[in-house]
Amino acid sequence: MPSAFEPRKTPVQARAAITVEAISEATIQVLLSHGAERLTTTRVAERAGVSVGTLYQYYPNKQSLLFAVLEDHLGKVTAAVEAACKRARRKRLSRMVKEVVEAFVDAKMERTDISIALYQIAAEVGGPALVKRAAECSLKALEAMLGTAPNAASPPDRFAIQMMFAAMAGATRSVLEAGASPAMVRKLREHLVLLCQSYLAATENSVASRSSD
Amino acid sequence: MPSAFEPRKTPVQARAAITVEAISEATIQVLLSHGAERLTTTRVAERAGVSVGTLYQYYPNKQSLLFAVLEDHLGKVTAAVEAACKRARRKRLSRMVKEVVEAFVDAKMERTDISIALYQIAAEVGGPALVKRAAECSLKALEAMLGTAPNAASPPDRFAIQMMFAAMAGATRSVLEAGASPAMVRKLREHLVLLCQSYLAATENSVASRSSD
Amino acid sequence: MPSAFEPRKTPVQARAAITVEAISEATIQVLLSHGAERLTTTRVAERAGVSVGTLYQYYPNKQSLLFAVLEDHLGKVTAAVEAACKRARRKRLSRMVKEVVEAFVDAKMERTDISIALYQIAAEVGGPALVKRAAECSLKALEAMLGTAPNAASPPDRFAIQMMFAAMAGATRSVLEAGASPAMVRKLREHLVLLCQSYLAATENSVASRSSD
Amino acid sequence: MPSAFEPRKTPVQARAAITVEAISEATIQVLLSHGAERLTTTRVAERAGVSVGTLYQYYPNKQSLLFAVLEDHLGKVTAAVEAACKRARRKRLSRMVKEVVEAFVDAKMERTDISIALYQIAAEVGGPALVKRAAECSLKALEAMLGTAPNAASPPDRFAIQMMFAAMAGATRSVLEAGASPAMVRKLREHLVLLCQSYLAATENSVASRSSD
DNA sequence: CATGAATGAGGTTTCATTCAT
DNA sequence: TATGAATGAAACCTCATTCAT
Repeated sequence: MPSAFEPRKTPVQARAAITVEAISEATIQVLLSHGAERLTTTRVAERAGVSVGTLYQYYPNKQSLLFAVLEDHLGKVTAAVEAACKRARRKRLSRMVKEVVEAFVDAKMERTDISIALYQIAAEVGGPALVKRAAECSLKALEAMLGTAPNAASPPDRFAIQMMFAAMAGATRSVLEAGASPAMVRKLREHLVLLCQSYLAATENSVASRSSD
Repeated sequence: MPSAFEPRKTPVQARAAITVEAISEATIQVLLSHGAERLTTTRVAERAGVSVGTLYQYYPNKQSLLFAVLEDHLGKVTAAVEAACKRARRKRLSRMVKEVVEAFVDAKMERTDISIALYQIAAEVGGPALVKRAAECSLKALEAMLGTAPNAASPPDRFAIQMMFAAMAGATRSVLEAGASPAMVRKLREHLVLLCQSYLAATENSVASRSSD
Repeated sequence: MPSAFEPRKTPVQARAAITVEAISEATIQVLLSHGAERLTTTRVAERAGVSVGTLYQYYPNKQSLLFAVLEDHLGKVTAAVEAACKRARRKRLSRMVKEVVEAFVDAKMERTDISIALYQIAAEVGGPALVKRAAECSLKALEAMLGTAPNAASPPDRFAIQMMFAAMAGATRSVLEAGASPAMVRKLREHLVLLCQSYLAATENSVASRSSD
Repeated sequence: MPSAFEPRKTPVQARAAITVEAISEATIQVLLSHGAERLTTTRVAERAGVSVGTLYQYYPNKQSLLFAVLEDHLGKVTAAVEAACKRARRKRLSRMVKEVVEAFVDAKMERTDISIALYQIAAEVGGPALVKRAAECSLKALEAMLGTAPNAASPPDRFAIQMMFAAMAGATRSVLEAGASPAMVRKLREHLVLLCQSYLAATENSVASRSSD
């Protein structure tokens, strides 16, 4: 089922792959330098060193271009989380959390420019849906992993995992938008691990509904 | 200091005030029904029941309209947090956190439609800067409050507070974008309190840099 | 016969006269500071210290305002020329020319800002017609005066007078647009007298159609 | 030096050149039929038989279009004057004047419609500056030429040349705006030659500051 | 009478997309 | 297949003019 938002042709030739990559990269650059509002297909093509016509050979319309870039990034981050989840199965809870959090942060920080640029697309129409779908995958992987924790009285419930993931995303975004200096990224990794660990531990002990005070 | 993004005239007459309010409200509605990409000044004016010209009597351009709405919302949330911080001074740490978190969530949930609509604006050019400025205020209030905690060995450092606030924002956003049913909002309040409490407690005990495992 | 371009009400009261004067003056100022393209009735009213509504009490539309200002200026210059022509009747030709030219230059230079500002209006639709009508009057006065010259073999023909007047206007404009410093104005007066005198003398001797070379 | 008012792209293909020419010509036509006030880019494009978008591919904005047309015309006239000045070097003064004046008038009259249309643009903001720059060139050429006159006691000073040129422009304009019938143009050529010749002769003899009477 | 908020037609400019070369 | 000129709908914004207060 060919959707209106999927790339038009799978680049079988090497040259095509290079072109697509250039366009993709150019999209990020234009997003950063001009903002989503002023991103135009012509500008992207120009920056990529190709003509608009060529751009339209690979993407049927502007939306598909934006979504492709966003999906690519989300896919990479999700894959990193899933891989970490797989690797960390059956380890101790705190270890699990540490490895996944670090995998997430590292994936996000590998190309800070991309991460920052895409916040703009993520907020546009259709963006939240894509993000949600990606999050769903990470969530599923997290849930599966946490179910294998040996020392857990009972695995954290779905809502707690969502909370944790949202906190991870929120904290990472905050650091990203503040500039993401190496020092801050280091602190983020450490603090985020701590935050998630302590939160999961807390939800285990207390049924959250009995929040004293 | 009259900037290019500030409202053009302060409505002195009663009718004008109504008009401005209608435009502001219409902006939210259009944002929700059409998305930021397809929000046009004409559409906003139409929805508000006035002519475009009238809109431009109060806002010098589209950006200023969007920013005004965003700033209004951020201002309200910030004010709620600041008030809660003031009220909770000298209470126990866990109590402080609970009150502030609940104030934040309540402020965000008072008009879920506005909160959701504005995520789109917050991501556009200039939006992050506005959000950052508002966050700075909340952060300062939080810091001041936490410094008055009686049973704290030492108040949490700035970075930890930033982490906590970012987690609050991220978790709230996640729930908002998932629909924000009353049940979910209730769980959010409880879990977020727990998350923040446990995190702050954890940072107090362990110097984060010594995260074992 | 009330035309669409004439002032709406003759200011009988003193206050009204002041208002009209203020609007008239403001028009010049806006013309100079913003240009004809960006002259708006609101801006003129603002500058004049009255409301747009008031402006429309005295002028039925923007055109009438512009034309009134232009006509006022043209009228003054024309009157100055006519008066000079009357005064110089029966004097020697060179004397006639000198007095008229100086009267013209002086009238134009009395308010250089007005003269400069109005070149913009004079070029707009309808402007040339007004200018032409005013020129016609000056031309008639010049012709009448020159007919009384005692020592002239035969009075200069109509075309020569037109040429002379056009040269006067052109030279004056050139100096005006170059800044019209007092020194330049002085030189203009002298040279323009010379130019007109020598031209008329030349047309008298040679029938222009026999221009040798 | 790429300014905001320079053409966007130089047409390399033959068709593009035709398009640019059509737009340029349409500008004149609209200027004549509607006036500068009511000249709109849409109307120009329509008249040129292209879409607005095409117009904006060659001119970044309305001003640049207007200025381009004006500069083109001024350039042609200036070139004609400069060429005449070069040709007339070392001839007798009266001959010089005759040739230059006729070259100027002929250049202006080659396309009377263009000359008339552009008076409107010349008066707008920025127009006078363009005109002045062009005049400067003609003036320089005139000065250089007059310096080579064999029979001149001393070459006319700069101000006199300015006066003469301004008179030429003024007289020509006057005829142009009066309809510029062939008969009138013929008379203009003859009278203007006479006027300039007699003026220059007069400045040579009398130091203007001693204008008796 | 004076005011100035409201109007909305219309102007300028952009930009996604197509298609002849 | 790649190009980039052309398109024209649609966005933003202005401003002459009116009219309720």
